Amino acid sequence: MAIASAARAAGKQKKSERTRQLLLDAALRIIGRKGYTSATVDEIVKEAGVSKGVAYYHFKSKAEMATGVLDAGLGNMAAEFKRIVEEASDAPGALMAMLEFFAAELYDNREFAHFLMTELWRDGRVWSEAMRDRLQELIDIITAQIARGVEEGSLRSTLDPQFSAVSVVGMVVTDAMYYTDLLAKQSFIDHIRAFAHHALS
Amino acid sequence: MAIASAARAAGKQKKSERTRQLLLDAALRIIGRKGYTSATVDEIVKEAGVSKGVAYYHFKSKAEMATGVLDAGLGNMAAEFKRIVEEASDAPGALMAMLEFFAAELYDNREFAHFLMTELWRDGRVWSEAMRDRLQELIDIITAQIARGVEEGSLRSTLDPQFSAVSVVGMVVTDAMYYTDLLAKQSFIDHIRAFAHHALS
Amino acid sequence: MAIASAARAAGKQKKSERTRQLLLDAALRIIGRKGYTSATVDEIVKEAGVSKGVAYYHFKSKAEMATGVLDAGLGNMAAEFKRIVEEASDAPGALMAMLEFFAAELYDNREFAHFLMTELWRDGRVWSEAMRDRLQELIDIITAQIARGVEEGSLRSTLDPQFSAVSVVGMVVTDAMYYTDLLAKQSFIDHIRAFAHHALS
Amino acid sequence: MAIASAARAAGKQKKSERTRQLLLDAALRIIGRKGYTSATVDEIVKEAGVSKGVAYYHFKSKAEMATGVLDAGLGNMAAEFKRIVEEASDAPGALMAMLEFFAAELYDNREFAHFLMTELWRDGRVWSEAMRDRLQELIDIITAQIARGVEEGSLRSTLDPQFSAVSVVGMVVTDAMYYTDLLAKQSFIDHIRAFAHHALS
DNA sequence: CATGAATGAGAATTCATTCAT
DNA sequence: CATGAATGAATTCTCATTCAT
Repeated sequence: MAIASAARAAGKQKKSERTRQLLLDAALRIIGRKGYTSATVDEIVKEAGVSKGVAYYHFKSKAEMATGVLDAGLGNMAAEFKRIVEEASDAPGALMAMLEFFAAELYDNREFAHFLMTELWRDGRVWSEAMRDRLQELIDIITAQIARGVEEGSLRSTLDPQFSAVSVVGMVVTDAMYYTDLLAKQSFIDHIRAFAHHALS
Repeated sequence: MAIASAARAAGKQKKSERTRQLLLDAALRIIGRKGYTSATVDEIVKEAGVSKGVAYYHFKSKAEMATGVLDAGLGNMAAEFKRIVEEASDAPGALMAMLEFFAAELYDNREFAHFLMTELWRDGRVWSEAMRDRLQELIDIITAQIARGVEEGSLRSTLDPQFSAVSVVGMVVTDAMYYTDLLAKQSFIDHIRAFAHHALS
Repeated sequence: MAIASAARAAGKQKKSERTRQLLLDAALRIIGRKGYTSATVDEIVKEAGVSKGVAYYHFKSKAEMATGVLDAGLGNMAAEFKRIVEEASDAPGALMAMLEFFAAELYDNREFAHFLMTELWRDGRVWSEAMRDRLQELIDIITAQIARGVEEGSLRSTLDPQFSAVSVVGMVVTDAMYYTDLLAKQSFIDHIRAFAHHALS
Repeated sequence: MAIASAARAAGKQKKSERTRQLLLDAALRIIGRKGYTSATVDEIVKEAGVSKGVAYYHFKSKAEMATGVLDAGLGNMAAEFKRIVEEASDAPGALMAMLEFFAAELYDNREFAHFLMTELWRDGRVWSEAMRDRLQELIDIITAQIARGVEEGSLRSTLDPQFSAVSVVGMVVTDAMYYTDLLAKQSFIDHIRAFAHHALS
């Protein structure tokens, strides 16, 4: 359920899969900390505790490692968003649940927030197209719930659903990077909830 | 002769200063477009139309060029923020004027917004400390106005001034990067105003 | 299989070590010929017949290559000096044997003598501290034998052991650089012996 | 009389000549400290307190500055050596006087000693040929006096005049670099005299 | 004579990727 | 599957020299 969780179950997987996870986790940490271009494959394999040869056995290139990280992270989030939407009784409930989950995830994975912020909007990256689609998927899910809330009358009618969705995402990512060291997790989530509540209702 | 030589000196000064500015402008464009690490000094000097040597005559390193760009940009913004606060009659007026200015600036300088997003929070950069202070200055100014509005009763009392300031900044920067190509400038600003109005009031 | 893989590892080890040695040898020749600063890494790797990349795989920097050269050279000499001292029956015998060895070494490795002369006393070099210690070790060994000779009465009592040691070393290095092309090896050594004999006895 | 003395009389010279001297003095210090290749023209002109333009007005190139320094220094020494030989009554007297002067000069101008040691024997320098001739002149003068002493019977007959001259020069230069910080000037000179006396008599 | 900005060739270093073992 | 040495293109930075003012 969490971004880096797969590795925890690695004991049961074959060694190959485990190595792959070690590399993805290491890539998340290193790239999240230093940015894609500044991160070196040497650092990543050292952090993962494997040789460079295996890294290139599992991934065709450094870019593919990065893609793998974002893909896994955003994929998990999209899945959870969908689950939340299905289970929620109304739009505001779905929105708040998604926000809470999103905020909690980014709080726990500051490096992933970093990664998102610093690399996703960048041109000239092999993965940017595909990854933007991944993020767009998240935004679309949020947008749909806002639109639904507006239609239902549970959210204020003047809201532009997509603009609001992007704004809320930007807000959460920024706050996560700013407040991870300054607020406790629950307090952080409460702040997010309160602010979003007023912005949307 | 004093006058003539002063004029000569001024002319030189101006030419030298102009070169420096050409480099800063070029650095903003290239780094904003590709990120600090991917941008090369070769590209920057080519964009500026000067030789590589002058770049290192005016700036000690590539990092110093980048620092110069962020410093100038954030410095300008802080100055304008202060001017706005002085001239505004009340807190909500100051906030909306600052937001409008901030949104307009980022809309016009998507590259700067990009640069801000991608490089500011990164570890291991020589400038991150100084630049974070610069950004903090902006946030502090906004925070102060929100606090004032809360005290005056013109903004809702449950707002956490600093958290709200950070959220609003994050929202504007993110929206600017997302919507520069999708919305006209005035429409973009209107969206920002509307969203912020509800979030804060 | 353990044996086979150990052999494989040894083979690799040897190949890697051989590359390192090729680089040290090439660095000695090039730096000895042109001086540290004028020598380029390009020249060194070309002389060694390897790529520039490996040079930086084996050595962190050009300075470290140079350190490696001096370290190995002075280390060998110190080892031989110690061996000579152990085997010699008296101080004059030890001194003459060391001198002969030292002269022969420098005669054969004019480039090393050059390197020693031109780089060792220079400020602002990363290695100068460590390398001065290395040279000091040689001087200390010679000093100790002169002191012993003075005590035993086999060398003249007015000698200042350390000053004499430094003088003799300076003399041999200078002569080596001057006479390598002008005198045959044995004749060179004989000259050194004769001069030192009179200076010390 | 001293190597860097010309500048002291600069007040009476025209400004142009004074500037030239400032540059030579600065070049001696900087190159003596860091070596020819590591020393930069920027450092030299900064040390001299003049602009880069004037430096290239007075000297065609960096190499010419260095040549100027060595030329002046060795020229002064050769002149003094000749004066000493003329005034001395016998060979040993001339030799001791020259040695004393040489030792005193190098003690006072450690940077010049450095310069001599690190740059003179180096290949690939524009000035090395001419400068070697300059140094050779000094060695020749010493050699001639040793030869005279051997003929006269005031020095031991087994001495090889030139080899002895080179050895003594190497000894003094090395000792100067080693002992400038460790011995007082007079003590340093006494040690040199004593050692040379025994080596030659 | 003086200044200091500008030039550009070249030097050190990095790093994604390959490949022999 | 695994290792880690090797490659070489790309990148940052330096610096002697020139030249407009």
